[in-house]
Amino acid sequence: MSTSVLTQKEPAMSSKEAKENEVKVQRVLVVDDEKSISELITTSLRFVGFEVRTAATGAEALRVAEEFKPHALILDVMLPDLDGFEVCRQLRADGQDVGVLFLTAKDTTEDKIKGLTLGGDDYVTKPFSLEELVARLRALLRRTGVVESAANEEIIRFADLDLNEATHEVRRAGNLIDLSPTEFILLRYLMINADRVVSKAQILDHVWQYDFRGDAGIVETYISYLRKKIDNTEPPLIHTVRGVGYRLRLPAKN
Amino acid sequence: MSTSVLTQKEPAMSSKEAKENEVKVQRVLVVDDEKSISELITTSLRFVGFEVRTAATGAEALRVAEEFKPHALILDVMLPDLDGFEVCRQLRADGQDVGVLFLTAKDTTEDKIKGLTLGGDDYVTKPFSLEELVARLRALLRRTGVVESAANEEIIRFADLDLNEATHEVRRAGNLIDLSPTEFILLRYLMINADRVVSKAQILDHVWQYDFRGDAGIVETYISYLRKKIDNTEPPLIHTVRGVGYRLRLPAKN
DNA sequence: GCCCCACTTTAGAACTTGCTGAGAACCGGC
DNA sequence: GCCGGTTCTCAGCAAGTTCTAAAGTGGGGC
Repeated sequence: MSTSVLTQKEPAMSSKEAKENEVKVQRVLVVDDEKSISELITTSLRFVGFEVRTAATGAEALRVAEEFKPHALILDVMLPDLDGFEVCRQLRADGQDVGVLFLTAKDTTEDKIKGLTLGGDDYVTKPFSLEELVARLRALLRRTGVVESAANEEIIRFADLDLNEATHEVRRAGNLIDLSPTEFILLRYLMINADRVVSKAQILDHVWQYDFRGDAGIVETYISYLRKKIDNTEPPLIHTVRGVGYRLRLPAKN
Repeated sequence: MSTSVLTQKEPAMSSKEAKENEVKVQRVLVVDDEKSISELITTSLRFVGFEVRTAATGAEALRVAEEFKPHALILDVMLPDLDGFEVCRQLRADGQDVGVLFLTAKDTTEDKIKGLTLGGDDYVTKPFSLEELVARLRALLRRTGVVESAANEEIIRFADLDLNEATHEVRRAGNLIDLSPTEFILLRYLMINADRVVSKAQILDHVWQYDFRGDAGIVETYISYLRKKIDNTEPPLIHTVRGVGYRLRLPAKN
């Protein structure tokens, strides 16, 4: 995975604001026995400003949670020792006030999935895209009310573009626009990184599922779809930076 | 843990309102010896804003009730020591003014249940759906008059849809519509979450009985039934968000 | 001003998701 | 124990989505 200019909410932050944010930094415990997965997640979450610890087994998760006091867990349901549900149950029994985002394989039997959305919890199926994971994690923290901060807004705005996470509505200049799931995630990624250039490789790493083995050309295709849907009115917002990537920006800035 | 995409009445609550609500938080004591059941109920009730304690036996229930002073009990009739009715009787003898929602197995004989509903009590048979349980609990608190708050309204409205919890009547534009029990609970769940997208998994977890081991496809079937019954007139209110879930909304918005 | 190459756009094949009707299984009331 | 309504499964169809590939466009180095 490339380290990157990712998905930071406040790219240009004064140091005072930075300090203010530091106070309410959110702690996430990532529990997965596949090292590549937990590293992928850890790197991304750190980058977007979470404090992260990891555990590879259920027992370790309980031990770490005890002293780390995470606000949320990202928890694989398939663990070598206890399963995810048992970990969750024991934590709650201990009175730990924590939201859980479960990771499940796509073919997990239905009865394993049942009950995963209770109490503000949620689940994401492997393979996931990083943007999707982070968005769901943020939504979960918002719901469980652990922290409320500007970085947790439900509506992302840029220029006359609105993207509402709760209703999945996207509007340009007030007009409702229908986007496919991938288009939606791509647009959110661009909006979160508004004003910066993001490369096709970065987009591929964040918007597409981590096991995608295709060509970066697909990004061009989806940018084209997006332009047709949201950028067919003046002024254009999606700009190509030849040889580098794409950038969302207002033309006024010249 | 506390808030959710779920069944909250005021998803976007200012912190002042939140505090105001805190004052009249309702206390519920859950008494069941099956740990999985009492955890399920506890998680859900906390999430929709109740303060919850649990007990696994009749004796423990009496002890906890003494100092917790719950507004209501959710009480399994089959307990290892005393039975639920006995617990109820002793509480009342102690002068505790508390509504009781009994949990019974489906095959509990009628005469055991008879007379129960005196005094505003009610009962729910296992297995139940969480929406059903919460609705019955709210109705009970409403009747016993312990607290009255906005979250306890008897009639839920959205657009020209009315759903009356007390009479189980549903109207679209004033016309009475006959719904099956499952359809009713599903519609209420959608109305309570009006305007937000709810996933099929969420619907399954909240509307269906907790022991349902089937496929999420059933949700599609019931959405189809509902559309036929309540959404065959303009404008359509139930909208599909492809790849995400369903959403109740007015089209006027754009 | 030419040409290369990055980007854009479109078409369409393969796939996924959701909608609906039909019918089997179940349940409760009489 | 029969009947009507209800729940649930399933399969076929329709529609939407993803992705590849190939043809079109235009920028800018020289």
